Amino acid sequence: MRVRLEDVARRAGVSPKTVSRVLNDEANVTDATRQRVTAAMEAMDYRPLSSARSLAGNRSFLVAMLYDNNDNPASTYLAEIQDGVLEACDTHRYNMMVRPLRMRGDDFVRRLDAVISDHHPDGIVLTPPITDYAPLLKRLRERHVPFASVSPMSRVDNIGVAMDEQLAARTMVEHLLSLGHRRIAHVSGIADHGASRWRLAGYREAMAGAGLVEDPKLVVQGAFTFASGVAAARQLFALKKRPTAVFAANDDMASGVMWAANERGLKVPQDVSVCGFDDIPLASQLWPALTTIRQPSREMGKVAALQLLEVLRGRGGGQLVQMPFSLEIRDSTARPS
Amino acid sequence: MRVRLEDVARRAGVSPKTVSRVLNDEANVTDATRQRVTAAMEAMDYRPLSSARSLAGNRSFLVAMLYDNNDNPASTYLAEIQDGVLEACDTHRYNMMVRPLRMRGDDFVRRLDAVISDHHPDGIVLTPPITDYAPLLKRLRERHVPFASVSPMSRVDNIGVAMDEQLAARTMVEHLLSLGHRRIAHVSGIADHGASRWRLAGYREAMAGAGLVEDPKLVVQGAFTFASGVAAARQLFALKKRPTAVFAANDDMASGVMWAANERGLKVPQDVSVCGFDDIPLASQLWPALTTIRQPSREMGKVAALQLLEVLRGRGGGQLVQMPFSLEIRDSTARPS
DNA sequence: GACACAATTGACAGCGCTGTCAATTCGCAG
DNA sequence: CTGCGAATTGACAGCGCTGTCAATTGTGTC
Repeated sequence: MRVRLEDVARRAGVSPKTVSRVLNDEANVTDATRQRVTAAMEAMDYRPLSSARSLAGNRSFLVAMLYDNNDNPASTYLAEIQDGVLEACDTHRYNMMVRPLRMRGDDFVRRLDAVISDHHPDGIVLTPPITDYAPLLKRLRERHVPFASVSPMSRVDNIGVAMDEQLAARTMVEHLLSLGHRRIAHVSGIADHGASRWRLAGYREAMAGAGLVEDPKLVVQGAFTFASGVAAARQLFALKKRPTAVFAANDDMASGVMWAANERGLKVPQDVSVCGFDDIPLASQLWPALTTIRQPSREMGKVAALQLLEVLRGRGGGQLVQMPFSLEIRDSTARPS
Repeated sequence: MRVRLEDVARRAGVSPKTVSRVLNDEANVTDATRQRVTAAMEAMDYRPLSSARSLAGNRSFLVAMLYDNNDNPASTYLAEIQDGVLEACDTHRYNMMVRPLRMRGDDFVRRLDAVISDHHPDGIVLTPPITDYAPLLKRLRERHVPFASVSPMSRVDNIGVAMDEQLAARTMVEHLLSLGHRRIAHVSGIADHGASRWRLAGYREAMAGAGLVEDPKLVVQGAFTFASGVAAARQLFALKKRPTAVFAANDDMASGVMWAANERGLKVPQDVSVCGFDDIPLASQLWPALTTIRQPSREMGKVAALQLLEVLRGRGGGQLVQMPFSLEIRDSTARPS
């Protein structure tokens, strides 16, 4: 009926244990044997039964991707990361599961425990903002569950993938400066998210670099949502000295800013330039198309997962890989008039 | 170390097999025994090891959600369905895996086979448009893998969830008619998708109902993407007798239509009304906010998965559940001027 | 060519659970 | 109170694989 490891062994003329070694890519098998076994596996279309492997070997071949569905419900950003993680897991024949983990409430560590106890993932991929919850990271380390992060705030003791968001934000603001803008506002994200901090820092760095003194009125707190972008922009546009450009910490808020501009009868980019961060699909579909920073989310998910898999497969420690970004200049930014 | 079924049995004073029966909710256990066992499980925080259960019981407790990442890359629609499926699986302690399955090429049946052989899902949730590939459904039936569909084209021999999309489309067009529109255009989706057919049929039904003869020029083929919406709208707006309203078969295309209107200097809704279908998050964020049909995607994913789980848990056949829709009238539709 | 040592291979038990089927207990008619 | 069928419970093997450790084969040295 089903082809078992034993059947492959018989065909290859070796013991089951040797087939197991080949299957798991272990050392101490001669090339000749390895090839014979591999050939037998292929000829018989052998598919190892993962439940048996898990039971006997005490590992699950499972990678869990954790995300916070509290702050970002069903975003394309996460969908893209998931896609990348899945691809990486596939290439190494690992399974992937996705787990929402609400960070609200103080029982998230308990819920993390439940996920680990119920599913026994061999490793975990963390996505923002749960890359930075100290109690959660602590628990993962206590339980010896390897993990990799996408865009973690801390660069030490972390493997996964990161992007120089501060430099990217600075580049964006320098683009505005080079167009001639001086009154540049910033709509920041949720305060304790790494993304917010870096993007704000990049904004400040660029402004300071141009010799401009920060006007506190021009930095408004948002929450990464469209609605918060609208609210922030209303506040900015009501100022006596209106900004000529607004840099929002993500594209959702930038669309909100554009919406508010429309509402107030301000033309983008003639009356006010607007730019964002992330390059979500919507960005290029807005009217006018949004100038933003392109972040290769899918690739980042893949790279983070690959670093985790390095560790799981005992190939070493894994790195925190730096990803490149690019400035996508579109139609929402122009010289001030 | 780890609490095993045997440990629970000892504590409850029964045999392991009896604990197993309770765990699997089997018949022929007295209430007294069942309660004693349940209490022991809780007291010991017993977590059954799914790999052992799978190996011994020859089932995986795994539900695979298949999607076609060819036609819809990383859409929020799928993310929402996934969320619902996950929730349903969680409540019955099933695992969920997501699998992209490109429908391009003719080897997708082979790739389906690989998924089944490699992961042994107990059941499968199908999402549009792969709810309707006959060879795929045939293979699933041959291999006796139960499946449930989200919005399948055929209502016979299918369990899962559906919505009366034709009625919804008709309702949308009737809304336009009631505003006084007569030259109403339709941008349809990919021809062989059920969604396209129903929405087009609903459009026709409403138009015929109003005694209008269809003008073939007013029905343009799109492909569910923003870009295809733009292209279709350019064609429509170039007509000598421009439509006063455009009903796009989904929101992505509707945004494209709005974009093209902008491009041509047409004001929405003053010069042309635009409406879509799906109510993606973007819809309410557009300027003006898009009139559309709200489809409860998350809930639909959940319901489809629950129907599948009914079958998997031997509770009966499962239904094809009808979901309600709602017409969301926003700012992109108005009386023709 | 013999020896020590390393590399390769295999025998066997057992991972934690469930299927099968036999043993026991229960409920009830007579 | 006995006997009989049905309901409940348990004994035991085994699912397909890997860990442990012993047996075997190969390699280099003097």
